[in-house]
Amino acid sequence: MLNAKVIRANPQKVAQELQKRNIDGVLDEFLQLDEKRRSLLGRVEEMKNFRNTSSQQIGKMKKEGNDAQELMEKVREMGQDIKKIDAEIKDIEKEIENILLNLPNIPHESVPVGEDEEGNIEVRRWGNPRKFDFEPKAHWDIGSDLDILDFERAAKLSGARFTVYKGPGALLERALINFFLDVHTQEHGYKEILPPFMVTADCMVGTGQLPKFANDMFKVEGQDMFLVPTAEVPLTNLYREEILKAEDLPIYLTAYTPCFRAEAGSHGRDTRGIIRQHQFNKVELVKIVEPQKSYDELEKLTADAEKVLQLLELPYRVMLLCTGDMGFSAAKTYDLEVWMPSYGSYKEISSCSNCEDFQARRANIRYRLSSGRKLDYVHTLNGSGVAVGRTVAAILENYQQEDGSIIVPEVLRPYMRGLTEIKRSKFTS
RNA sequence: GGAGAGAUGGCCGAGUUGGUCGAAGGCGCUCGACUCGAAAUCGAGUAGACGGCUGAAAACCGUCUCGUGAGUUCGAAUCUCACUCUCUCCGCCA
Repeated sequence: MLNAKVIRANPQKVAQELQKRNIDGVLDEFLQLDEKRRSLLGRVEEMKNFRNTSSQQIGKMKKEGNDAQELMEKVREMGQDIKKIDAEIKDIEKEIENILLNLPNIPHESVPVGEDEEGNIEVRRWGNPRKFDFEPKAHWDIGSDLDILDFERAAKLSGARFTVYKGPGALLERALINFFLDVHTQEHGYKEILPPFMVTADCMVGTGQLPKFANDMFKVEGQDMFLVPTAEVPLTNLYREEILKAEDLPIYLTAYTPCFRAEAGSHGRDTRGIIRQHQFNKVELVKIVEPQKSYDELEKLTADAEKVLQLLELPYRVMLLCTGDMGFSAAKTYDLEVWMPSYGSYKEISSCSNCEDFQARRANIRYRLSSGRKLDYVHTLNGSGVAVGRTVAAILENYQQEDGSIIVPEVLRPYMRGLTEIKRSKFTS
């Protein structure tokens, strides 16, 4: 959420920034409502002031045995008017909030302006795509042939965009989860959290999924709850409505959760394989930090996510997203894209963002500055560390052999009972 | 699911015959004194949001906030109702 005072103080500047994100016009409505609110507020506060002083006076008069009937009558009448104006103000505030909650974050100055992913900038590459001396297969064919991914039966259970993992496939997924968590907790200093997989609407507002993106999520029927679309939601909202101590910052959190996404509006995209699913696993990284450090922290967080790809020896590149391709809450985002031989291109596997105080305002997460005792909003960051399903896809494709088997990346072997290779077998488990 | 207790400032915790209560006291924190320095001790200060004033801020003034929402009243932390959450006991259950 943007700071209303900032919008009021320099509306043209804010409008200019929002234009980079293809948002136009809404600010005029905001300014109008804001003006109206303040004028009504001034009026009603004056009336309340009169009521307060009068009430005290009445108390005094009664104590002294004087008749306060006339004044009481007057204040009672005024009370009716106050009630009316208060209601009017409340309506206006609701409208204002509605506008503010639907405005995206303002991009950081280092973010390139652009319409869509064409405007993204490649920052760096790591690793070299392998040269195959045979025609590499797509991961869905590899998975089906090895009988470790079962798309048909998944459809029977749950419909499209679900996958059943079997035998070594299930083991691989589980190994990756443990591997990622171990790296981030043991080497990068994150605290492991196992949060609920369902959260309230308030949490969704806090991190920016609501009110605008209700269609992207699964709502629990008859309840004010949603299935988490990412662990970013429960992790960031852990500290909702709290005042943190400066000495407690920075907070580094990591969590494994399944992620549930409706994928409305992505019909026809990535229909095959496990790239785009209604349910997928992810290990997430979240940081809660002091404002002046958040951009250093973003670089570190991105490096932490990159590390697991390096350890898996999967080639990737880092993209700086342009204004048109960034998520709603982000001020700056790096995407990690892993090399996918069957696509002949890089595919997003992680997204690392600095949301600055955008989520902190919505979720009301503040901290007390060590110098002085003023409060300020924290900055929040999040990043995939990384998407597990897409990592499986990348491993299958990058580590495939001509005979259809898969070499298990070395770092994963301890997590897979020493398994070095995945072959087709009735009996593998 | 049944019965009971509770929700107050960064934390703990007083405050229910309604009227200087935004709130005693303690802890913590900040500043100062003492000290070579620290601890201990002593003194002072210390809720937030919104709005006015201001270029901005501070100071100052006002409004609101004692779980949330509504109500009674000239006036509510204190009374009424609904809801949410926490705790204890009973039942059921992985």
